[in-house]
Formats: sequence, C-alpha cells, structure tokens
Amino acid sequence: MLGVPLRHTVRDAVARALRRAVASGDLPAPDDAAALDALVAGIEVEIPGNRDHGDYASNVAMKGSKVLKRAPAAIATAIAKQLRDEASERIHGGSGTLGPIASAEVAGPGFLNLRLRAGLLGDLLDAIVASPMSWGHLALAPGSAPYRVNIEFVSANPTGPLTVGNARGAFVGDLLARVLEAAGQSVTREYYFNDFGEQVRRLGESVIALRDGVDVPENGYKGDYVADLAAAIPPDVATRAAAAPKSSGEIDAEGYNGMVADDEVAIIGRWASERIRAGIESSLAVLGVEFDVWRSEGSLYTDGYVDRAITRLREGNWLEEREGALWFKSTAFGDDKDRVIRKSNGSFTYFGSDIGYIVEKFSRGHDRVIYVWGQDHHGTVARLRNAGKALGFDKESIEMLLVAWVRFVRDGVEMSMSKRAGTFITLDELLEEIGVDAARWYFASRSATTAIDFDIEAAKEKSSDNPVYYAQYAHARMRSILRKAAAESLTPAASIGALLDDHTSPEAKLARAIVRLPEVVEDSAMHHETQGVTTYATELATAFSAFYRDAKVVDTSAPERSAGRLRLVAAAAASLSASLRLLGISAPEEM
RNA sequence: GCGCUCGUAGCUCAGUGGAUGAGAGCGUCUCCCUCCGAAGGAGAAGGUCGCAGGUUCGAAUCCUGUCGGGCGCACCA
Repeated sequence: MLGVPLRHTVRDAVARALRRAVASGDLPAPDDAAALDALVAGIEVEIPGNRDHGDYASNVAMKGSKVLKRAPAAIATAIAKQLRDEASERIHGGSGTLGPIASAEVAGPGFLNLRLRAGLLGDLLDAIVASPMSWGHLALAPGSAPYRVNIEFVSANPTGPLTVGNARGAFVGDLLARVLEAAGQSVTREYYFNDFGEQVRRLGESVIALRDGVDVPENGYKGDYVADLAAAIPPDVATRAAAAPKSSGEIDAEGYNGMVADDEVAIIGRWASERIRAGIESSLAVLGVEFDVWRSEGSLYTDGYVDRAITRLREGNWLEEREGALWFKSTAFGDDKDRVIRKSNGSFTYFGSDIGYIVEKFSRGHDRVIYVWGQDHHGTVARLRNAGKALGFDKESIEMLLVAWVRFVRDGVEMSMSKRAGTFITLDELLEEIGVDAARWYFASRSATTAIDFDIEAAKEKSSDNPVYYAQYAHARMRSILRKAAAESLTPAASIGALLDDHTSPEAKLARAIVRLPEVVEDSAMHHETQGVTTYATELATAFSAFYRDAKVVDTSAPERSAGRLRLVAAAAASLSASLRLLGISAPEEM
C-alpha cells in the first residue's frame, strides 16, 4: 500500500468503472475492442489545480468521446455512477475492500471530479506511521527485478580541486541517484577520471616548476594548490623522481603507454593527480556525495576494453583506416563527419576511451547508463550514442543529462572560473559560505537543464531566508509538538479513525498533502528531475503551518481529539523527513 | 554559416496540452507573539508567459517563422 501512488489506485478505479459502464450497456461498446483497451490504458488522473474540484480529476470522458460516440458529459455521468456504486459495495471480483472513490461529479466540458473515501486516506496515514522509513519508496511491480542504472557524474579531471562549477553536476547526479533509488531502481554512482596523458603531464611540470622556484609553463596550472603540492612531495616520490630521466616531452606520442612513462614529469604528475583525486573524494563526501566506482581512463586500456570495442566495431564494419588514423564511420548515422578513434601518431582520442568505457559499463550488467555532462558536451552526445548502437547496445539505454551552465556572480559581477589561471572558487569555499543543506536545496529546486545565475553574496546574506530552512523549521516544529505532547502524557492515537471524515477540515487538507509523496517520487524518477521534491517539501510545510494555526494539537482538555491529531502530525513528520532525505538534506529535531 | 538550448512578476526560478486562479521564494507595503517554536502567520501591490502566425473543443505548454541570450561544430585535453 505504501509503495503505490494513490493516483494509480484512482486510475484503476476509473478504468474498472469505464469497463463496467460498457459491460452494463450504459455506454456503447466500440466497434473495435482494441479501441476500448487503448482508451483504458491511456486513462489519466491528476490532482486539479483548483482543489475545490476534488482530490483527483480525469479527462477520460473528453478523450473517449470519439471512440465511444457519446458526448463527454454522458460518458462522465456513466462512469461516475459506477464509481459511486463501488464506494458502497465491495469491489466486484476484487479483494472485498471498498472502492477508493467517495464522490464522483461531472463538471465543465466533461471533467470527472473525484473525491477519495476518507477511510482510504486514514488507512494510508496509519501505514505511514507504522513504517515511516518505507514511506516515499515505490514498490516494484510484482515479479519484476530492480532496474539497474549506472550514473556517471562529476568526472572532473584531477588536476585541481573541485570548483563551484563542478558543484551543480555533483548535486544533480547524486539527487538523480537518490530519486531513482526511491523509485525502486538499483543505482551505481560512478566517477570517471583521467589519470594519464597531457593534463597530468602539465600538472607534473607545474609542480616541478614551483618546487624549483621557476615560472610555471604557459599551459601549466597556477593555483595556490600547486604550490602546496610542490611543498608536500613525500621523500619516496622525490627520490624516484630524482632518479628518473627528465621529461622527454614526447610521451604523448606513445599513446596510452604514456601512463606507464617513468620520467620525472610523469612520476610527479601521477602523484599530484592522485593526491588531488583523493581531495576531491573527501570534498564530495562533505557534500553527501559518495561514489560506488572510481574508474580511471587508463584502466580501460590496460583491461582491454578499448581493444574489445574496436574489435566489435571492426566486425560490424564501422571502422576505416585513413591517412594513418583509425576512424569510426559516424556519417553512417547522420553525423556530419567521421570521428577519429586512434590518431595517426598512434595515441587514442577521448572518443577512443569513451567507446571502451561503454563496453565496460554494459559488461557489468547495467540496463541503462546515464551520463551527467556539462551543456558544453552536447556536441558529443549523438556520436557516442551512435557508437553505442554500432557496438550492439540499445541506443535508448544510453542517456545524457546535460546540466546547464551556472553563471557565478558576486555582487552582480560575473566571476571567471579557470583552474589554470587559479581564478576559481572551490567547492569547499562555497560550502563554508552557504552550507551543504542550502546548496543542495538550491540546485535541487532548479531544473538541471536551465541556465541559472548564482549570486554568492546574495546566497550568503539570504541564507536565513532560504526556503530550505522553512521546510526544516516545519519539521523541527512537528517534532517539538510530539515531544511536548509526550511530556504532557498525551500519546498519538492508535488510528487516524474518523478524523478525516470532513474533507474541508484542516486535518483532511494536511492529510492530502502528506499522501502525495509517492507521486512526487514517481514523477521525479520518470522525468529525471528533482525540483518537484523541493516543491513538495515546501507545500507540505505550508499545509502543516495552516493546520498548526487552525488546529490545536496538544490539548489536555480534549485528549481524544489531541491523540488523533498527534498521529496526523507523526505522519506529516514522516513524510517531510522522507522528502528531505530524498534531497540529502538533514531533518533537524530542533533548530 | 550549421546545430543544440533557453527567453514566465523588480530579482532568482517552478509550471511544458486542460476547467471561473500562470505559482513559489526573495524584495516592497500593511497587520499579528499574555496563545502547542515569529527561522512563523494573515493580507496588498507587481505578469501582453520575447514577438508574429498556425494546429484544436482548449496553448505559457505543440508546430513554423522571427528577435534576443548561452553553448557546440578538432587527428585539443
């Protein structure tokens, strides 16, 4: 019961009623039986914008007008009659429970306005209180296994600390993972990083330059962290580096073998890079973002996945040797040019690594792989998905979520972000200023694909007015009420009981807000979005505030009513806590 | 030039086919603590949903065009 969104229950009831109306002759059977099935399968119910119209509404009558050859109002009337019958009888052929719909009315051009039976809401709230940690998690369809999803995100090169520019991807990926897990999917969080090649060499050269007190090369890294690294080279690394040959400068020409190069630049670069990577890992942990898999680019070569990908493409005749280079014939998929996998100098392009990585990811049994990328990567989306198809994978199972730009401004002035120039704000610095909970809420509440402005000064100054505190405050207040009641020897009722019979009561309004959570989870998981969760948390907090204003909970002069309301508050706290957990935001007992 | 993407309240953003209400937060203005937590509540002002056509019972939402912003078009990493 807990894991099924209420609208499914309502939709099923409308479907039953429609079929019964046809079977009983109240509505004509379509000439084509499949047309009725299609109509039933396409039934939608939604919570109307104007809650006076009911708990749910369906437009099935308008959609079915053509197939059933009746005016929408007539169809809606026939369905409403069946729904009303079901509410007082036992569900025909069902488990013997009452139908979920208390009242069904026809309105407007043929809308079917539905109100839930109070007992159904009460039972659901009782179930929430009984197992609060299950609330917000969707049940798998009977007999089905969890869907296995790989989400790769952040994946910033370990050549410098994470910047605020990386923050959005980190939060978006983690939030998506949490939402999919709540929806019953099995998620692997993955970080892909470059551990060899040109970038790492530049890092090594920069560290060496600062160690030796000379100018950093033009393409080197200049941030303060580089100097810190130069001062922190451990003795064993220094010894090995001193014994190694100086940089040849041509390692890249040896292709991926460059990763095992043993010149001074490579040794220092690899050490510095790993140290930075470890720092990134702890920064992310502070954000509440933890990865299951850290995959290095080099391992795709040493473990043979790039070779395997090339072999498979060759077997499919998707490759071509030309001008000394190896090309993927992506023009066959509509791309405007073919793409190089291995350059004429023998080294591989990033695209080469990417195809090896796809093979590697699917070899682990994932049903779907999701890449969380910056918007600037959109040009590579089609080619990688096409390569996936050429490799024999379902194109639909490879998905790229393009996270839009964040324009960081301070006091209205845009800030440039460059690791090489050292003019960036680190993630750690941002969090010191505004806090993890506020940052998480900020990114969760905005569509990942929309560019946003982030004014750091404004975020800092307004932090106490941030909506995240509104939600947390409401939770703290709920818990406070429960504590106070216990202190006055009032305990929550064993059941919500008749508390919700009047659908206009403060209790009923709060109850309707509480039970919506599974629908929010389902929508978020389906659309790969999280802003619905923050909207929900705000709505629930608002609904609670209204209830709190209108209904005295802790009231020793009316212990029975008090007990019922306490149980409702317990359910509200469970739901608010669950939605904050979904966002990775703390739900404080007091503030 | 080609492609992708975004234009919604003073600001930051939700809403992406439904009903006599296009919402939230911040900001502005007016009120409310002898009363379960004022990090709260009640209310007000503020919008030609960039513009112009089209599709349909119905469009902020879909299509076309157009204007404006962002991004991408490497044998770079």
